Amino acid sequence: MNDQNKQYLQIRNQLVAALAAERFKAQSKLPSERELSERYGCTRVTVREALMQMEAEGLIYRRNRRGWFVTPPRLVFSPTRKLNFMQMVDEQNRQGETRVASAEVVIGDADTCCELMLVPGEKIYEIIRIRSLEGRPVLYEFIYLSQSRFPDLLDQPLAQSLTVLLQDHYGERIAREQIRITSATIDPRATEALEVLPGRSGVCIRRCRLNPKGEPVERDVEYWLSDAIEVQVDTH
Amino acid sequence: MNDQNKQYLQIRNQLVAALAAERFKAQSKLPSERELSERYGCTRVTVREALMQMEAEGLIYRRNRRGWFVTPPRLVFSPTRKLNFMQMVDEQNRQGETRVASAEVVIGDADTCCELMLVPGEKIYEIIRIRSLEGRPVLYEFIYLSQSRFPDLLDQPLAQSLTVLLQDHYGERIAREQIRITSATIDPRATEALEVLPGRSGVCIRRCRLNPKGEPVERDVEYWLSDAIEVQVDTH
DNA sequence: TCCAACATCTGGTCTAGACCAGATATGTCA
DNA sequence: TGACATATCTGGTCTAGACCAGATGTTGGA
Repeated sequence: MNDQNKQYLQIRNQLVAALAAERFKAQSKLPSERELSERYGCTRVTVREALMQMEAEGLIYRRNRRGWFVTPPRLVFSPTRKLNFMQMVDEQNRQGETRVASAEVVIGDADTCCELMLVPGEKIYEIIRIRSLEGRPVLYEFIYLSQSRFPDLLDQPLAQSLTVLLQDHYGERIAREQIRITSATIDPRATEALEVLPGRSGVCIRRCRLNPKGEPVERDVEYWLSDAIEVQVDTH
Repeated sequence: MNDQNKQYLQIRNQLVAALAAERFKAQSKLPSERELSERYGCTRVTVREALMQMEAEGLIYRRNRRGWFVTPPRLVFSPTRKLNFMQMVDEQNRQGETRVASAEVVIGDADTCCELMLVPGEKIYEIIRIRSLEGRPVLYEFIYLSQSRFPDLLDQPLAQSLTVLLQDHYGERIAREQIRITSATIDPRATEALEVLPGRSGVCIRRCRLNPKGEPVERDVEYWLSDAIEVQVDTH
């Protein structure tokens, strides 16, 4: 079967053409699946194939039970540059927003304590933040720090740059990071805030941030919508 | 609807349990969709939902029209370390293989010439390699280099490390790299070799490799199966 | 033994419906 | 005006089939 004989690819092509013709703008809503299936004279199954194809291409995204929307440009995320989220966002002329979903003291799990070189079961901060671009939530991050090392951290303004806070308030500087990037399913705790169904895949970035002495200071586990980000790294 | 009431998640859970019970090993084939639908008393559509869920989790993968298979562990890929592919593979006790799919002189496209700082339309080498782990093709890479800078390159052994070749034969050393990582659909030229359907998403890594003077030497565009790789970067 | 023809098995695509649950808009009443 | 109940709209899940095309295995014949 020639690619061009696949109905869902024909529908995809027509929708792409419509998008290119700027009849739709970033974040605008596509017609409903039922409406598209009528328009193209096929079943919803086939329309959904076309939409999921475009989703895989990063052209559109879905908000759970709300509809399909046009994907905005990716944010270029450069962990090697000493820029915080808001600086990156500004530099790329985007509108960013950070919301602290929760901030509390928890018992560290084995992984986190190991990464932070703490004794298993030690108390640590867990800060959960949600970051949005032009109103679209794109990042759900878990931040872990030692409680004893950073007393009263939860009284600080946590929606701002943690790097700056650690430096200015605690005199702790981040010198380098170990970063691991994988494609993975989005953490179940993050799906609702990111408006995706449980089980959908995204980009997982785990960071262990070290001070100049090489001691681990902070552990980050970030779940990004996969169409929202391009990671850029300069090595030397 | 509670998650546990979703039939496809129940099927997923049973299959995961079966995998965990080691009734299946890495790269082994799952029963066919029709057989599973009989076993679980549902339609193929529902079985496919369960399988696609597990695919998103990186537990299984499909080979186009051949069936579903258990995913082997990810390869940890560390672009910052000065290790070539085979060294990484050995270090992780994997069996790697490199095949040169094509190597020829082409007219450089705008992007590539720009990245390599060549005049648009200049002749460049395009080397296409396929890399496999335990027989499973996981990486399709396009390599671009200036023809004039590296005469007779195509007469060299191209399945081996290019870094070593450039250094030993041409005295050109790679000092640093600019790396961009995104989730993207796999290039149509790569889908057949990677045994995936056109339009499926994977991990795209684009690298621009520079010599100590900061001059671009080599451009890589790599398409990885998304379940096959974890990128690890150390910054300072 | 080797290769070509053929049959079978696989996932890929598609129809034509149905019902569900969450999101949203609407309308009513205090 | 503001809060709440309700109707409607959305995508999410599922049935019960069908046919297609590529991958693979089998079978004969040279």
